Formats: sequence, structure tokens, C-alpha cells
Amino acid sequence: MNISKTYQPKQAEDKWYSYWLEKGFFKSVPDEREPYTIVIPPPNVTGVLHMGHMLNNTIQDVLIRRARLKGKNACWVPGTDHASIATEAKVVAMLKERGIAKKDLSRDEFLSYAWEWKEKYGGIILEQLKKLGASCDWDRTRFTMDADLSEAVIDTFIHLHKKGWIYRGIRMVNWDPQGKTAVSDEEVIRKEVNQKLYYIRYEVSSIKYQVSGNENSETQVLNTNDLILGTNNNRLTIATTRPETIMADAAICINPNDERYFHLHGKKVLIPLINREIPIILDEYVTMDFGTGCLKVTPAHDLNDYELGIKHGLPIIDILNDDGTLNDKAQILVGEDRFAARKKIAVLLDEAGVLEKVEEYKSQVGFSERTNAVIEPKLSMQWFCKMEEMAKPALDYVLKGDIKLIPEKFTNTYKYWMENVKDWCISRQLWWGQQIPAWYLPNGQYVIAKTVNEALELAKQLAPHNPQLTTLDLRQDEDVVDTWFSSWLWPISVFNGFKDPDNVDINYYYPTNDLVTAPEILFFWVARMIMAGHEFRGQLPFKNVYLTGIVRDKLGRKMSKSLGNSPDPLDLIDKHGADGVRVGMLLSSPAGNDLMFDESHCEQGRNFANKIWNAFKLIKGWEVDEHLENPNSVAINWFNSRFNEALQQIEENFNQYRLSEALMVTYKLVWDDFCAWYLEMIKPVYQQPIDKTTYETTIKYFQNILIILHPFTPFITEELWHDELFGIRADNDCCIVAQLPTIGQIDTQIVGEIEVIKQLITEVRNVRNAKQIPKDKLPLLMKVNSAINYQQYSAILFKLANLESMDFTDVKIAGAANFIVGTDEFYIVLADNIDVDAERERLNAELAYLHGFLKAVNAKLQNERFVANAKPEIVDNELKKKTDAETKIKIIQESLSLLAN
RNA sequence: GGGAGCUUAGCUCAGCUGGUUCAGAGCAUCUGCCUUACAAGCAGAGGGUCACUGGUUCGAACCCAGUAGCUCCCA
Repeated sequence: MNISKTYQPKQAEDKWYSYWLEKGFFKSVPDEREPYTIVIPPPNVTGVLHMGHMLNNTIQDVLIRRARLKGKNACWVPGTDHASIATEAKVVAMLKERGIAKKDLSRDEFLSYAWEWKEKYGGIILEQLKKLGASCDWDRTRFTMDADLSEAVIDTFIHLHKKGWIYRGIRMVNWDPQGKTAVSDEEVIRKEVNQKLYYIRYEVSSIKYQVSGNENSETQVLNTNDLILGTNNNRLTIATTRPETIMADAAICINPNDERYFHLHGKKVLIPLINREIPIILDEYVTMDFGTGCLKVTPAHDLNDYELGIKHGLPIIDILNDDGTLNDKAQILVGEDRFAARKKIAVLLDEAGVLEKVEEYKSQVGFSERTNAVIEPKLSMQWFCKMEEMAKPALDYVLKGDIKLIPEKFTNTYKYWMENVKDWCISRQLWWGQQIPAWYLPNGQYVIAKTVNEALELAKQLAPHNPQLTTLDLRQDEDVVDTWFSSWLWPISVFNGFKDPDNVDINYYYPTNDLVTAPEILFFWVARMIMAGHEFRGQLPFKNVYLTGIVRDKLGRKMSKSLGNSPDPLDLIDKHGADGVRVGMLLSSPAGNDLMFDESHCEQGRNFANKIWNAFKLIKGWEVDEHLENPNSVAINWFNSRFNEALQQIEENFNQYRLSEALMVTYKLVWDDFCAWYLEMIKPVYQQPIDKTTYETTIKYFQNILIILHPFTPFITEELWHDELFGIRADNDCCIVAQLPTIGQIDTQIVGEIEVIKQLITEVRNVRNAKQIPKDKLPLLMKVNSAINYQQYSAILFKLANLESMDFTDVKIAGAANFIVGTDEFYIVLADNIDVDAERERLNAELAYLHGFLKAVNAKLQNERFVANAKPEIVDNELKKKTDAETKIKIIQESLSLLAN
């Protein structure tokens, strides 16, 4: 029999993953069992696996596998998200490489390229998940643009529009000039950026409230210059980080209480370079002590200015094109990109002598999450979804505890967001996605309908005077809906709950049990799923939301492609095995806390797999002699209790979603209790046979260990499960579908006493180390003061402490190496006597410690208020501590006096 | 600027309802071992003013207040 020295993950992983698939163990169909359901947070269809996915999906797989072992009907639904912006950007880039520009393609042509791309690259990430061992029901794989899922999106759009919750309006949106689309607030990442603050001088116009069309600005320039040159009272200075937007200015705003500017009330100023005249307006919105106290108001390019503009009835002058270049309204620098224009205008202003100074300035700038372009606040016609009414029930689910957020701390953030929810801009100026089902009539009116024919019907009602209207007269809205407008339906739509709301699957699997996702998308995905669940099914979509942390590197930086600090997950699996990586990911990842990823954790995981492998190797090598008696009943009983104890702890940890704790309990049970102690206790002498009872019991224990390990390390456990050591397995007898052992009896006495025995063994080993006699068999004498029956443990002691003899004594033994465990005294008589001085020192130190301990205990007990207030069991415990300490002190004092003789 | 959270061993984290001299785990470190399952291992050991300052209490890592530092969310 030739078993490799270490565990070799590679073949086992491929072999068993295909085997599981072949046997259909991941497959779930509704039956009489209790369901346990997870829907995957669908990764971007174009994405590749990163460390965040690894963590997230490892957790889901652990949960789903455990549910399976508990006999539940476990169903993990996988799939991908069409990710409008990200995917469209990739397709555009691909086309560009092929020399094709998006603008030269029709919508249909573009979409066929996009689908081609999706078929080719989409789903790579799902293949990668398989390497990790993800036990998803692959037959249920969905894509957010599958025909029926898209249909659900359109239907819900129509539904919400009918309710009056979807409307069209001009609003200031976050514009991504690179993606050329609006993005939601949640997709904007604010970062602090070093910028420049430009101080620009505006001249006050001579003409007071002369309403002019401003058509002949050149003459005005001459006039004004003549009039006000050199008079400080006739100029003002504003500070801005965006000088390229001065051409879009609609006013200058000052605080009405600002004494410095009283003389400017009612005046107008001229925008430098273009000399357009704008009014000076008064509003307390302006902070007097910030900058110069003069604020340029640019309604088209700043949200606050927009609101100020509305209030004061200012015109909105939009000088930017969709791609971030300046348009004709800017009058100068037309066609330049906004950032190029910023640099150039600074030069122009300087040349014109109106640039007073430039300061360094730090401020928050919004970036597009998808393209990383600087977000431009921009006015545009968009579709919005009202949130207020949907937010209320969604908040209640969480506040009432029907949906639990894990960890709980996220409830606060959730509450805040839901109470301050803003309408959701759901239109995106893209082609890849579900096209908005709005159809425009030639006169600009629109109807919302599922098909063009339905739209025509509605249109005819709307325009009775125009009976000749045909579908050709209708133009469908060009935009698609936000990707989240499809993914918020995910838990319902994967079970076909829209088209067929009463089907067997949705009735069985929905609401799902656990959702595992990142806190970043708590709002724009999780919260909206809860809203959708309530609105479209009147039910919550899941019961628990487990929020993982962000995977960071050792330096605490978020792992990202651009930083290059993220290891390739598949390389890690290649290096340490999938089981090793899974253990590594879980070792230090409490819910909601960021995970400082360190590859050494994976190494630890690999070592653990190897430890399991070697325990197997040991047992595998044993020969059974049927005639032998079982000498190991104590060890067998002890491990049984320890196992049940651990099982209970694991259960509790899972109930509280403490996955890393559950893993650690399992880890220690296997490594310490099973390998280091149990196997050492029962292990026969080299090349000696073992008795049948011990052998069979040990195999049973090992098999149970494989089951509890399985959620964490599925591959090695399945590999070992099928070894003939466990007998001939029936066809479907696999670890993945084994039954989790139930928690049995725990004999606390034996568990406690073995702890003492372990300490005793450690002490003997310490004597060996100290005396440099690693291999000699030693004689042990015991002076027992406790109730422990050491005779019962003699076999274990002989073996693990390597004893020559074990005898009892009523008297202290002078000159022997000695130690105390609990209140029992132990002596080992050695050839050379112990060092009396060192021994005295050791005992005195021990004595001092005990005196201190006793003093503290006595102080408590003598404190009347303690005795009066503390719970009785606490007081009893103090009394017990007192007697114990006194006994020990007595023993040590006797030992010291013995030394003196 | 507003809000939430965190700070415990070199690192990553437990520590539940305040109660054992309660300060714990894993990893790392140090010492000794290639002892027939495993050096990816075994046997031992060291390591901490629980961020700081006050308060409540018979008793505080834990509760309260303030301070400092860090992180996240919102503006």
C-alpha cells in the first residue's frame, strides 16, 4: 500500500467536482424536505474572479453544504449580471480594437456584437467558481438579461408607472462623460483630490439694471473698461476650482449681510473673457468667511447652484457636451475637453490680468464607479422611480427583525438611508440592457407599453384626432434601465416568480434564507431587493443578510487590479489547494469586518488538509487482531464526549454566523483532540496490531470528523470518504450528502479529568526536557489529595508520559523532581538529585503567587457588601477558590520544609 | 461639517448577562527534537498598563462621560 506522504489536492478536486455534478448532488427540486435557499449575488458577466468573490462564495458554499448535511433541501442559485455600463464599455473597447466605432452601428448591430461578446466571455467567472468547489445548482443558472428576466423588468416598470411611482423629469444627475450616461448616487465614489482654487476677478458693469439682450458685448466692453478701471469698488473676486465653467455662470451670489459688499447690491458684473453680463444676487446660502464671500452661480453644472438658480429664476446655461467637451454656448474653447479647457482658460485669464492667484485646495470629487471618470453634475431628462413609499415597509422588515443584518451594526446605517431615501434615477443612456418601454408620439407625448402594438393602442386613445397613427410614428425611448432595476428582482425572477407567480419553485424556495454580500451594496442592491420583495410578492426576499468585509492586503489596502496587490485566486488554489484556500479565507473573517488577507493563512489551510491526510494514513496502516481486548475504553469515551462538545459549539457558532469560530473549533478538535491526543492514546506500538473495537470506533469517529469538516474542506473529505477503510460505499453514499451527526451525551467528568491527565503528561514531559532525558522511561509517584481515580488512566499515562512505573504514596518524597496538578502531588525519582536552590526558588515563587491569590479572595469574602450583593454561586465559587488555594499553600509549605532538611 | 463603528500579545481576532489570578485562541517568535502518520511535523516556552483620563459599582477589558488615533457611511 503506497499512500503519498502529503495530500495532493489537484486530482481529487477535479475528480470529485465532476463526480458531484454527475450524481446531481447540487441539483435541487422541491420536495417534502425543508428548503434552504441562497441566491448568489450575480457577478458581472464579464468579470473575472477576485478575492472578494472568493470570500463571498466560500461563505455561501460553507452555508449551503452545511444545510445539505443537515438534511435540508439545499438550493444555491447561480448566475450573472449583465452590468450595463461595465459590459457596454468593454464591448465598445473591443469594437474599437477592431476599428469599429459605436456611433457607426445601429442599436441592433451593436447588441449583436454585445451578445457575441457575452457568449464568448460571459460565465468565465462561473467556471472559476467551480474550482473553488461552489456547489451551485448549475441547471438553474440565470442571467439578468435572460428573456423572462428582462420581461419581468419591463412588467415591473409598467406596474410602477401605473402606480405613479415612475416619472420622467429634468433633474440634475451624475453624468459620466466617459460612459456617456447618467449614474446613480450610489455609483459615484467620492475621493479627496488635490485641486487648484482659482481666484478670478469680475468687473462690475456700469449699466445698472438695463435689461439688455446683451447682443453687442464688444461695445459694452469698451464702455465698462473706460468707466471702472482702477476702482476697487467696482470689481469683485470669486474663488473656484472650475474656471472653465465661468462661461456658464448665471449670477454672482453674495450674502445680504456681508458689509464688504453692500455697495454691490443691485449691480451686475461681466464674466471675464466673454463679457456676458450677469446679476449680483443676494442669498444667505453663501458663507461669508469662505473664500472671498462671493460665489459664482453656475446652475447647469453644480447641484447647489442649480437649486439656487431655481430659487432666483436664473437661466440655465449648459456649456458641456455629453462627452465632457465644451459646446458653442461656451463661446470660447469650444470643442476642448473640460480638463484641457481648465488649463487653457487659466492661461487666458492670467493674460487678461483677471487671475489674482491660484491656491492648492483639497476637495471631494465624485468618480464613476464603473469608468472612473470624474462625474459631471448635469441636467438632463431622465426616468425616476419614487422610493419613499417602498422604503417604509422595507425599513420595517429590518427594524422588526424579520430580516436580520449580520452583523447588527449595519441596521443603523440601513435605517438612516431608508429614512433619507431619494428618488432613483433609473434611466441609463446605454444600449446594453432592458430598453425603457416608453413610446413617443410625434407630438412629444408618450405612452408606456410592453410592445409597440400595445403602445399604438394607447397612443390612439391619447390622440383621437390622429386615427392614422401607425407604429412607424412611434419612437421608443433610446435609454435602458439601470442594471439594479433588474437585479433588485433577482430573488424572485430566478424562480420565475413574475411570469408565473404561483409556481412550485417560488412557493417552495421563496423567501430565501441567507444572502451573503458586501456592505457596499447594502443600499442599492439589498435594500431594493427588500422593496421589490414587498412590492411584488408582499413578502421579504430573505431572512438573513450576512455582510462580508472587504478583502484587504497586509497593509490594509483594498485589493484591486489597479494596485496590483491582489493575488490571482486560481493561482492560490493551484498552490495551496481549494480546501487550503477556503480555510485560509475563513480563518480570520468575522462578518462585517474587513479581512486582512495574508497568503500564509492559505498555507495554514493547506497544512491542515495535510494533517487530516496523515491521520488517515496512520489509521489506514493498522492491522487488526480480533483476539485482542480493547484497552482504550477511557480514550474512546473521552473523545466521544469531546466530539459532542465540539459539535455543540459548532452549532452555536453557525447559529450566530460566526463562521471563523466554527472553523476554529473544528480545527482544534481535529488537530489537538483527535490527532495530538486521541490517536496518540490509542495508537498501537509500531507494527503491532490493534484490537477490533478500537479500530472500528476510531474509523467511525474519523468518518464523523470528515462530515463536520466537509463544509470547510469539501474535497479532501470526499476523497477520504471513499477509501475502502470505511468499507464499500453504495453508489450515492458520498460525504457531501452524509448526515451530520446529532449532538450526543457529554460526560463532563471524563472531559475534566482528561484535562488534568493532559497537564500531568505535559509536566512529565517538562521534567524530561529540563533533565535532558527525552527517551528514558520514568517512575511516577503520586500523592493524591483529590477524588480523581488515576488508576483508571494508567494506560494513557504509561503510554503518553512514557512511564516505567506508577505508584501511590502517602508521604512527600525528598530530592525528587516534583510538580502539582490541581491539588495532587507528583514525584519522579531521578538518578541525580534535584537542584535544591532552584527548587526552593520555584516553590517560593509559587507560594508568593498563591498568597496573593488568597489575599484577593479573602478581601472579597471579607467585604460585607460583596457577600451581600453578589450572586450566591459567585460567593460559593470564591469560597471554593479559598479552600483550593489554602490546600495548595499547605502542600508547598510542606515541600519547602522538606527541602530544608 | 453630520452620523456609525473600531482601538485587547509581533500579526489576525475571541472575550456573550460586569464575577475564578480573566486577560484567551490561531498564526508568528524562541528552545529542543528528522521519535516509523505528518519537519506542511512533534515536545516545550516566552510574550499584554485590554488606546488614554475620569466616573458608576463590593467588583470593570466589559457599563457611562470625555480625550486621542483609525475606518466606513452621508453631505
